[in-house]
Amino acid sequence: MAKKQKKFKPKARLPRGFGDRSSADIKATDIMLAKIRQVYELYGFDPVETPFFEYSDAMGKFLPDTDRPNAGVFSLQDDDEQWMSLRYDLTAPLARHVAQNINQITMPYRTYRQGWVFRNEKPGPGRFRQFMQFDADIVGAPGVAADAEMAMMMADTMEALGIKRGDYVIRVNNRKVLDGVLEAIGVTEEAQKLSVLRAIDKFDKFGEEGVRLLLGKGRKDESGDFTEGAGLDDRFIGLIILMISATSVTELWKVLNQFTSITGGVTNEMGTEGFLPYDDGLYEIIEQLQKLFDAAGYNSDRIRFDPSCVRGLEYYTGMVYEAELTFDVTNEKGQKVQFGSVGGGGRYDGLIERFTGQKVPATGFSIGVSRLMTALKNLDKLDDGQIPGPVVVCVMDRDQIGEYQKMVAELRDAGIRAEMYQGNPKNFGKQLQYADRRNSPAAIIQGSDEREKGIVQIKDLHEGKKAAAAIADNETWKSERPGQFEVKRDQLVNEIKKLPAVNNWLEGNKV
RNA sequence: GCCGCCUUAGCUCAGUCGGUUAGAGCGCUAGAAUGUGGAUCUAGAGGUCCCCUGUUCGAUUCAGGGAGGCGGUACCA
Repeated sequence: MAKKQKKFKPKARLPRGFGDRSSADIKATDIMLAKIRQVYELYGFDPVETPFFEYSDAMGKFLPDTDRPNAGVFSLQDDDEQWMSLRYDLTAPLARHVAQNINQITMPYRTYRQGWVFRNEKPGPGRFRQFMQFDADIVGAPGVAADAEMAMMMADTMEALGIKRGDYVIRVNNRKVLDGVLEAIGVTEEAQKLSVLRAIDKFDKFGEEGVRLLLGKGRKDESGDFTEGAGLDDRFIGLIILMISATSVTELWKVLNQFTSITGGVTNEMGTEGFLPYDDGLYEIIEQLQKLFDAAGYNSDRIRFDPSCVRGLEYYTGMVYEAELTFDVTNEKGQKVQFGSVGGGGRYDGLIERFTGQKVPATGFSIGVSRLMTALKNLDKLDDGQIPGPVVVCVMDRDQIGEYQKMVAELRDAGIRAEMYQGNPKNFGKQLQYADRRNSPAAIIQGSDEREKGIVQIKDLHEGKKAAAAIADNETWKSERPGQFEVKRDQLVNEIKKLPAVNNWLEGNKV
């Protein structure tokens, strides 16, 4: 211990995929969340909150094994050796919550929640390992009317966030159609079904050729990486391509007829031959969903039927929907970026059944708040809620700080952000510089001259900056004192309230 | 996981065909100007040239390995 040990100095750094949030980020998020919440509330939804951790077995079929306890999720073992995980979405915890409280919950249960979720994966553009989602779900409503509500609410949310009609689109589809088609062509194995889903999901990314390869033998990308295909028959591949290329329900219906003529239908559980497993799904779209959208005035410029919208997840059982931005997103380096969807969801009638054993239908969607924020930020469409800094009361005479603090208290009582300068007051210029850098609307000056006359100087920093734009030399700048005026001491608060920056801010804060 | 590009001051980036004191702009600090924020001028601080190993008399520079960032691709229960 004689010699000084070299002190360990940790490097100031963050784990990959995690980030600090600046005050501008936080304010922007708050504004976004408030707008989303307003839409959800309007639709009759109420909030609920669940914790960050869940037992791992409650979160899906993924169970941490001892070899790879953290693949995809962040997991750890509690002191009783049970595995728990940070939630990777908000749907699985909701299913758990509903199952656990099923007797207390009034169905149909309209619920929303927002919060951080965590994924132990490689981060991508606008993708982090901790990010925020904002979900809404209707539990206990089996009909497509509930799905229609979700799609319409997504559209309204996009517009509430300032994304213009035409700059986004909600794509909807019914998984029953695709599931039926797969059944008809004999794809029953789960793994193969998943490959087909994933292949179709990439239709807008890789186009027809790419999907054709993925449905068949496999696809090699530009980097030489090979993706195993679904191994479908050529004639079925052609039909599936036709199906997902359909731009209207009528077209889809025609393609499905071709399937029927080739396969002749299947035999169902009742033993009926020539059963068409995709008919039910088609009926839901034509006879129910489309009518609801039409009646409510949600045309194809907002909600569009799209057979290539399948979503990669296997737990969806009916309608699926996805919100997509239709403009190009470029990052801060000016590179165009593959942005993908900013939200999506669908009907998951089997998730709660995992816990209860009884069928509980549910439908819901999730908005990727963090992703959406990145997109809006890159577009410069983000309202970062910039508010003026505090009014700074300058310290001219140290023995008067009681009086300065009193001014601060009066301003605060009037609801105006204010503070007395807390740095070294020796250099007066520093105080104004501080106020300027804080984007303060005003500085308040009372030295002995002003005190004797019973006045204070108000320096309107925002207006002063504008007024002085033309002043080039420092002498004039100093003698003209742009934006500065005297008021009676007892008029301080009133006069500050009149400043445009302060007034605007106070108005904006009214509820 | 796989492929490509990148990493030099707080930030954005030059540069060194392998050589002595590694630069610029912006920012920051101080002063010109001790009661006036900006602009201007002057001065100053600030560096493990991402890390490790190797080649070499000598490595920020070359080679191998690693980490981190960005982009693509896969995975996303």
